[in-house]
Amino acid sequence: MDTRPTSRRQDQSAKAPPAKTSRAEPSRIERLCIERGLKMTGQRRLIARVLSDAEDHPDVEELYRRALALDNKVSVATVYRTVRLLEEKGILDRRDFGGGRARYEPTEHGQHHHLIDVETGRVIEFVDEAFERLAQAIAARLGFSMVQFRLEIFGQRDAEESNPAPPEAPR
Amino acid sequence: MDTRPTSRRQDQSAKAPPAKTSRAEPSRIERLCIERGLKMTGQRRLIARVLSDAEDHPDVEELYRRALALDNKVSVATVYRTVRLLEEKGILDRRDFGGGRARYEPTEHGQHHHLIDVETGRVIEFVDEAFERLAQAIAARLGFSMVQFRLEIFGQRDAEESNPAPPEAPR
DNA sequence: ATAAATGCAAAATCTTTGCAGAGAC
DNA sequence: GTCTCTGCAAAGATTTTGCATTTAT
Repeated sequence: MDTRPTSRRQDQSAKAPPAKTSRAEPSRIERLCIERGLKMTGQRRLIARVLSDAEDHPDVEELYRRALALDNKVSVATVYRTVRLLEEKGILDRRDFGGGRARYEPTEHGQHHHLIDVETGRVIEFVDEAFERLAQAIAARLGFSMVQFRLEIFGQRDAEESNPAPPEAPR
Repeated sequence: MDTRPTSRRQDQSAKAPPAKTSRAEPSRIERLCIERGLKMTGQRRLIARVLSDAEDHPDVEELYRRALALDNKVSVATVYRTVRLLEEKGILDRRDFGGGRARYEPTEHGQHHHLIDVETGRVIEFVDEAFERLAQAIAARLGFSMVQFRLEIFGQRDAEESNPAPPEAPR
């Protein structure tokens, strides 16, 4: 019989960036929401703050956990509904790094891509302009205009290194 | 309220390549299984044939449907177990093109990538050596050895075109 | 003969949704 | 005041699994 780990649940204990509890001014994401005319409820403001503060690629459950930690007034269903809404509005990007759960990050950040450490699951972002040009050229060659592209490199940390940064989401 | 399509089920009516019903010789995938010492049951042989014949990126349910069409002796659970096994053995690659279901294709084919038509969901494969070199260089720069990488370009068909190829899996 | 594979149905996960009450504008 | 949002629990969708039985080697 198969011998994979039984549960798809993963250790999500990792870094939840220190909550900037400056409740006063609107978070960056909140401003974007307002720009697009979204009705700003307490829950949306809360989720917007969590997203604005996040420097990683949290999944819905992790967002929910962080939101609860800030202010215990939100349900998972609302988190799901909100990330979907924000994705539709172009404020969030949904990612799939192979863990079975969708993970989110604010749009923009410029075009960047991901290197996933196959051992720890940690995700490193990087930028490379050459890729974008190349991708655009290929799309054109095939008769398409590039709308978006994603590049994910799965790699193994080189031996000599000594940079035990904590994993973002171990597989 | 949200206005997304209710069901995640998708039209999967598209091309099921003409079944090479030459039951005699083992399919290509079956040979690979044997090479790796897998026990060859009727079901595995069947699934191996479906995979060998496939020229697209079917999901489990589609594989199941095609398998049933050839020979009505397999269950979905076995298809799931088999694709997982073959993925672990490096015979299949699992893909995610954003439809919520994993899709599979035989490994090898050489390093190739995908351009997804955002309107129809059709997937076009392409190769480009420059990408591989670039990806390798980037991994090295970050202190990693590249194990694998995936590149997906989402594009919109240019207007002037007139190539109404049928979608592989419309979103 | 033995260890592994299958089928079935139940369970696990992740995500969406219907509905009644609460809240933003 | 109206129209949207939220919470809850239930339903959906996809994938995994326990167990008794069958099967490949």
